[in-house]
Amino acid sequence: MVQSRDAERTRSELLDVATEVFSEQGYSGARVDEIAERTRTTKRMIYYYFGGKEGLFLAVLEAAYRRIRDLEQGLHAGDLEPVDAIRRIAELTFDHHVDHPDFIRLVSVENIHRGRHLEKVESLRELGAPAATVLDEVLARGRESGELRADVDAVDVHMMISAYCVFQVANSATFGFLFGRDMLAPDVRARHRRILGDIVVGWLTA
Amino acid sequence: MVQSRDAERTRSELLDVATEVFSEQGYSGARVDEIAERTRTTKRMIYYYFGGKEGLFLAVLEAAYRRIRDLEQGLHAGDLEPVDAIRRIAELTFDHHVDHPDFIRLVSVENIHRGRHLEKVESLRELGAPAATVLDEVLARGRESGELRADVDAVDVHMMISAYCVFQVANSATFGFLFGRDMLAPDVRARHRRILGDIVVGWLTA
DNA sequence: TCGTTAATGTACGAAACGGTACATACATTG
DNA sequence: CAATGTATGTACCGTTTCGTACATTAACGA
Repeated sequence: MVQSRDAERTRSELLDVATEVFSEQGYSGARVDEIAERTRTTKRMIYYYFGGKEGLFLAVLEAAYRRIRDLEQGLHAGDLEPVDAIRRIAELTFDHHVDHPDFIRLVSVENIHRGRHLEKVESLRELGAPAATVLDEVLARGRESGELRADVDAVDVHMMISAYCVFQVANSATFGFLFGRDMLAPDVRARHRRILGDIVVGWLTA
Repeated sequence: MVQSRDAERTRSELLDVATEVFSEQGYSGARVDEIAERTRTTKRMIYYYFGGKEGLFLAVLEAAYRRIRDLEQGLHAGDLEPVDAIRRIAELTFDHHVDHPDFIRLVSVENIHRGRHLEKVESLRELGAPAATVLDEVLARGRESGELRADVDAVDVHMMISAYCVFQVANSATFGFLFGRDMLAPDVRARHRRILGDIVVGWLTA
């Protein structure tokens, strides 16, 4: 082996490749040997750093959620009018989802297993907060000014936006197959992005 | 063995159990031996009737999609005013999804594998049509009367409704975990059902 | 009734797969 | 520079898992 040692690089390379493989093949479908082969290190290191296949998956989940949390926190819409802010949040969320398909697919995998792994990662307990608080503030302003309806809360809105965005990525294969619509095509994406904005604004200003 | 032979019963029992197991464990996670053990027959029969694990999964997919297609066809909203019809369709779709979680989970599994299996089932080529045509008719009527906006098509609307409904089932574990909302609780379900109607109507009448 | 075929059960094999024992090389610190 | 712990590589083991060879039983028509 020519290159020198670098624990951090080994660790993160395993994490990156594992993210790919798990999101492509599911938890059971992913092969420890395949993950190892796709890196510049060996299977031995998976057990050294993560304890085993499940430990690796937990680490992958944690890293992925942490990445999305950081991005959500950078989402500032405080200086926009409520209606514009809502559309902005929806569109940014949309972009974020379609740009990180691996994460979405990973969440799908975890849901198949009914969130069994997620529960084991203590550090992910209150990770939902950021996305909700931003929306909460905008909704409160809109409610006061009378521009936005008052009978929905931040979680309702976030769920609707998430549902639409997640669907784009997570169900593109079957939906595309059944309705002959390629959801990854740029023009289709742009159209869906605009539609999402219309939906959320139309709903909340009704 | 006391009971007499019954090919059809054996076949359909395998199919039912396989539907459960595949939707609970994913394709790779599902064990042929477990599926067999949960039935009154043996593993041998899986190979006799379906050729193998993949053949069984294909049969499960086909049966599940066929079931949903039949239910969609029974969805008649021709005698309602466009706006009411839209809300009706949304609510019925919602009920249908939450009542058939196995199917939704199966679709998730298939999407993880990028629709690789679905493509092999010739008989599922044009299965999307029914859902779209019903919506198409309602949208056309609403467009003429000026009650519904004209810049969206049936697939757009169907996708939005599907996204929201699928999310309820497919992502209840992770979303529930992150936001402490039990999406399976009856009162929450009723609330989300109403919200979906509000969203679609608000959007299309904007 | 008897033979033929569809249906089913049993036992086993081969490969895949997760995991580990053991050896070793690098780096850091005293 | 010695020494000690961190990091890495190789070879292997035990089990699981899909699949199959072979035997057998029920049904049904000639």
